[in-house]
Amino acid sequence: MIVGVLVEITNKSVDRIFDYIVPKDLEKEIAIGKRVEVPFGSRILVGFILEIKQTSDTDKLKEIIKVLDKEVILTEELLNLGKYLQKTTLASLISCYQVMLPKGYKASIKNNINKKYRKVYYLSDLTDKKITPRQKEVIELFKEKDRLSRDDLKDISISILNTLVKNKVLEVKKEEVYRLDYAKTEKKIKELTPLQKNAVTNILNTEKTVSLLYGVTGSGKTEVYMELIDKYLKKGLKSIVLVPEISLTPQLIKRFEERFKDNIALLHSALSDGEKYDEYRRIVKGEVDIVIGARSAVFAPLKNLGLIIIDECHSDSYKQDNSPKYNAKDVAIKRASDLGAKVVLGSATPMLEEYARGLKNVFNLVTLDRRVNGKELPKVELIDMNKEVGKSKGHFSQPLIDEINKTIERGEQVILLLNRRGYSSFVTCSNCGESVKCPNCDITLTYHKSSNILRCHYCGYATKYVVTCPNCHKDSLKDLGVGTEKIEEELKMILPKARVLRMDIDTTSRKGAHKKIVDAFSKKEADILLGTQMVAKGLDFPNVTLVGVINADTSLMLPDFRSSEKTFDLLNQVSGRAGRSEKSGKVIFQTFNPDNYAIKCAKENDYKSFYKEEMKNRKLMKYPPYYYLVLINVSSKDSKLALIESKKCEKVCHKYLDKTIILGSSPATIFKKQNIYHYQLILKYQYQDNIHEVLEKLVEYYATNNKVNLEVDFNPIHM
DNA sequence: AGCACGCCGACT
DNA sequence: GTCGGCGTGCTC
Repeated sequence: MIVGVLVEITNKSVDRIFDYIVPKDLEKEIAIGKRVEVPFGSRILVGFILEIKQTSDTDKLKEIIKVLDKEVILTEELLNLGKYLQKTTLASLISCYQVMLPKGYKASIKNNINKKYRKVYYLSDLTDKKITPRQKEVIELFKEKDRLSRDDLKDISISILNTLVKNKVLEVKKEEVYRLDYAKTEKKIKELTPLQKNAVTNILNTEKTVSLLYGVTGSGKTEVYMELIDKYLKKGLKSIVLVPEISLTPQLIKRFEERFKDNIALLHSALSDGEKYDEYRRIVKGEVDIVIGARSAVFAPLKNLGLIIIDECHSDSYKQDNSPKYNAKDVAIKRASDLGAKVVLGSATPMLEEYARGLKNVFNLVTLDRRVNGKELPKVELIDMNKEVGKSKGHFSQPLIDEINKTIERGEQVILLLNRRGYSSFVTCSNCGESVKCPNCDITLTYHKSSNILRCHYCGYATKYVVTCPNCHKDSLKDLGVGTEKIEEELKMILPKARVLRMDIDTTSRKGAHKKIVDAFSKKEADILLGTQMVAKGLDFPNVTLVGVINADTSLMLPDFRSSEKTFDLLNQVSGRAGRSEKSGKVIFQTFNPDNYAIKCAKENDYKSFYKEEMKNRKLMKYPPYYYLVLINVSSKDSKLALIESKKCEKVCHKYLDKTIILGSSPATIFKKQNIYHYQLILKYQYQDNIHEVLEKLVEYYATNNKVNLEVDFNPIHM
């Protein structure tokens, strides 16, 4: 007996089947989809059995060492989904299988099942050691940070690191992970409104695979989801609920647990590998009927899957931004149509692509246009900041300050949003106009006041903040951009008595910190919750009656064709945080662009007008949903080589893709990232049947090139 | 990916 | 001459 094995190594050059002989005594354990340990070169690896056969084209076969699993890991459905992923993303097949599984189930030789390890390098001993220039480069990196993971050092050859470890200049340690558990609560079922009941019936009765549940904020989509899940449960069918990572809050989980108790498996990043492994085991064993999780939960191997719900379906978190660059929505639709199951996409601000399909009747469009509590959506007031120049205190206009004061006096609470997507706090020279950039990534460094350092948000590079400009050498570097810390400081000056909680990456990075802040604010331990994007989503505080947006328009400035959509979504989402209970809410947007349609439509809560206006632009500019996009990224340590190869790809595309618009070659948005130069091509097309074929050839061509890397991203979300 | 092999510059 | 760094090719 011979088995075809796909080994754990994520590298295009070995991403194919290797044949092995099965020793007689192991034959009865063999099954497709199980993991085996095999000799590979001079190493021992784990791989998946993908084929069982009697003959092989290769003559010098080695034997498998052992079969690792009692049960099949990759079920037939997952095997097929993996192939689908490979075909649609052009990623390596092994990465497509690995991405579907929790760590404990992945093919990996160092799988201690419930323990996660990663290599971290520490600088150990430099005394009387000979150091080569290459090694010096590595040691330099330890000046800013005393611990660096293999990931931080991924452009350093492993040979150099191994030598340094061997010579005891560096020390390697394995890093551990944490654990977490969650509470069980009482069963609660809310009565649905007629509108919600209608939506449920409509979705249950549709012939279409996909329903788009377009429901304004506060319209009670979650109740609709739960009712649908219940209805499917009664038919003996199981459900997956996908939620953006950011809104997998204790609040949401609690609501599901109140209704379905422990019939739920949770899969999200806050769980330790051990816990994820345990949750996954419960799914595999058929102990739960419902899975709630982020993107990768779409692969949960539930038997009798009947329903996949994708909440906040406009969220870009459903797209994975490293290989395989898949979108969980596509996977959900693929899985559902293979199984005859249903998909529900829910959002108050669907992506244009989604709503357009709803209108064209490709999706079953279901609308919830009223809030459950019958209240009108909160009134939004625009403050034209151009007119406030000289009158405002810091970043706060007088009307906003007054409104905050009134709200706090009534004993109610305020959410303040600092819109800083891409515009983090940065430092600019008032003399030459240059800002301080990362030497590796060519992006602006972010200023962290508490530690007085400048940090690169891509690679982690950090440097002390000094007033001398590295460009013109004048002492004119000033802190210009706005960060939450700065706003918090201003708030303390303007409203010294207000109790402020700050929620951003800095204050929520520690485990449980996010929950702590949410709980404290729920218990009214603060008057104001100040934060970035993360205060806009999924939170439900009945006592919040005022939402203020400090700078509504910053996200409009992003170099992204979706910046208007992103801005509209954000403003709409954050408005929905106000007046969620009996008390009515008020919303204030401060803006320098009061006439911009994204901001105007957000003020009026008018998704449909925004949709119409934005669709005109998309049509004019040949963007989705009128055109499909593909982003091709060509990168190399050698910038000239990257350009040459990018030009080559451009030629190939021009030659074979006759109905496609080709933009570039141009430097990527971030040209230099971790010392690697990136060029990009953007393809726009409506009908181009051979595009996968042609791009697959390109990917294959570069698979063995270790100087140049080529990546293809279908339907990219960031460009 | 990461190991073995082998080329070539640095140093006793 | 020898040692060791680092580029190259191969893995059933």
